[in-house]
Amino acid sequence: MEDLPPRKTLPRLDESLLTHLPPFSRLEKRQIRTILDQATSRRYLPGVAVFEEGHEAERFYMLLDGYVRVVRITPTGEQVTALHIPAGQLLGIAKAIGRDTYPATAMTATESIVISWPTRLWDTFVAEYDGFATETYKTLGHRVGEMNTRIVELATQQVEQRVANALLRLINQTGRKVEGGIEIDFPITRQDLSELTATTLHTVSRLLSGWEKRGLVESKRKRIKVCDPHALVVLSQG
Amino acid sequence: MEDLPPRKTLPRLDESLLTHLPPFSRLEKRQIRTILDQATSRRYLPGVAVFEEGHEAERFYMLLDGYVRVVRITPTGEQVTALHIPAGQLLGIAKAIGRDTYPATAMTATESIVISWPTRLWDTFVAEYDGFATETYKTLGHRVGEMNTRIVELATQQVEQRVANALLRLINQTGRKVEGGIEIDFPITRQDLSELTATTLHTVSRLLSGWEKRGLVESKRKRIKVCDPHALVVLSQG
DNA sequence: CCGGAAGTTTGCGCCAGAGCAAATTGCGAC
DNA sequence: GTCGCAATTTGCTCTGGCGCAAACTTCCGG
Repeated sequence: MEDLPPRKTLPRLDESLLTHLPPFSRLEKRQIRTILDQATSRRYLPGVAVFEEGHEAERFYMLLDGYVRVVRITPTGEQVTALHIPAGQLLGIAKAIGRDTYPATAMTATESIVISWPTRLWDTFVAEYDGFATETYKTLGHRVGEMNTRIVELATQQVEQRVANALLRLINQTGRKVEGGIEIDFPITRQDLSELTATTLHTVSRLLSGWEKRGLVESKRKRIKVCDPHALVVLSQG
Repeated sequence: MEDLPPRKTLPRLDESLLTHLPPFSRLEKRQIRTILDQATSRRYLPGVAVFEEGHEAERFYMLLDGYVRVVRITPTGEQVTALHIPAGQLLGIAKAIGRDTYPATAMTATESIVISWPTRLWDTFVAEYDGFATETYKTLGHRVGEMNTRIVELATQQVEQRVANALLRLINQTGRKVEGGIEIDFPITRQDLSELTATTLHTVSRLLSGWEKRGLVESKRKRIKVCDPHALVVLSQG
């Protein structure tokens, strides 16, 4: 059998893709056209690295569709997910923070569509497009806030609370209403969830089983549906 | 008895204070003079909040001397130290990342000298002083890196490794050579160290006792001297 | 339809480290 | 000095959750 066609097809690079996204929202059609003309567009399968920790930051990216997680790999080979990035955000903006290598690895969590520009254009964008820098730094600020939260969570919460929190965040960001609850609309393994919450896949599995018995969630292989978000909120508070 | 005079006196606001600091290093004397004329200078005792999480970000700050930790307080009242800031860095730069409240509390760890400006001057600085923004964002980038590291540490390391790491970082940043080792040159309690490493003061105390028996450190009340940094490095790796 | 791989569940033992409690030490105030 | 508080030490208990191992399930390719 020949290769399945990708479910997501590369969109024609159209101004409307960017006009509603923060970094470009203040720009005129013509300016956006120029920006797009300089971009490269690419589709990634899930679980693929867009760029890797330590590599030369040659390009910066914008996630048009899909979901990316920012991971770090420890000396002993464990992966830790530091951050999740939803569609519509810039990533790999090492240049914006004065670095010339990427500080972490960006890995697609779903099939994703990403456009990118060579790093040398960064300064051009900042100089020529009013509001570009400001908006970018807002995103950055948001991420700093998230990282702060994550530190506090890791430092003070129990595993059960962290996993509940992670699930809640996931359904907020990528939840899709289905009958009987909200489902995370991309495949996610117990392993993934354990890397998000700094625990083991065994513990995650046990927790989910327990919750399933209580009717809070339903899960199949790589699929999780939250039936009772409110109960999870309670759990997440301890 | 009358109050002891502060050990640190407020310096006359002098151009030389700023010329070597990154955000201002590219500026001319005259420009720095203007910047200083608009600043307010203040001395803080240890353990005092410079600004607090959630408050309106009315001012932004630069730490001229001393040491500040950025803490978050959980709903249950525990403190978690997210970051340490050494002298010479900007802090409270909520405005730079598009926020109008401070995302965390800044608490002096030592007696400190801080100058500050009203937030409305931020845009002026960025617009008028070339390199100011760039340099600021480098600092920010550095902090993001640190936070990343902290997340990974919390997620993967054991308490002993984390405490060893924290000590090493402290002596790197604020260590003072004394005979027989390097001493952290400000008072630090077991409690402080436990908030830095997300553990309890009891565990920190036990660890330090153990290390002291092995000759790696010496400690008195609120004082810690590291005698064998290399051994700590080994411990910190697991 | 079958075989293997990937993902998941579950049982069991163990231990790092938290929680609690009490004793001890050092320091500052008067 | 000596009183009192803050910081530290130390013992004991208890448990969350990790490590290991084995069985089971679902999916996919051929």
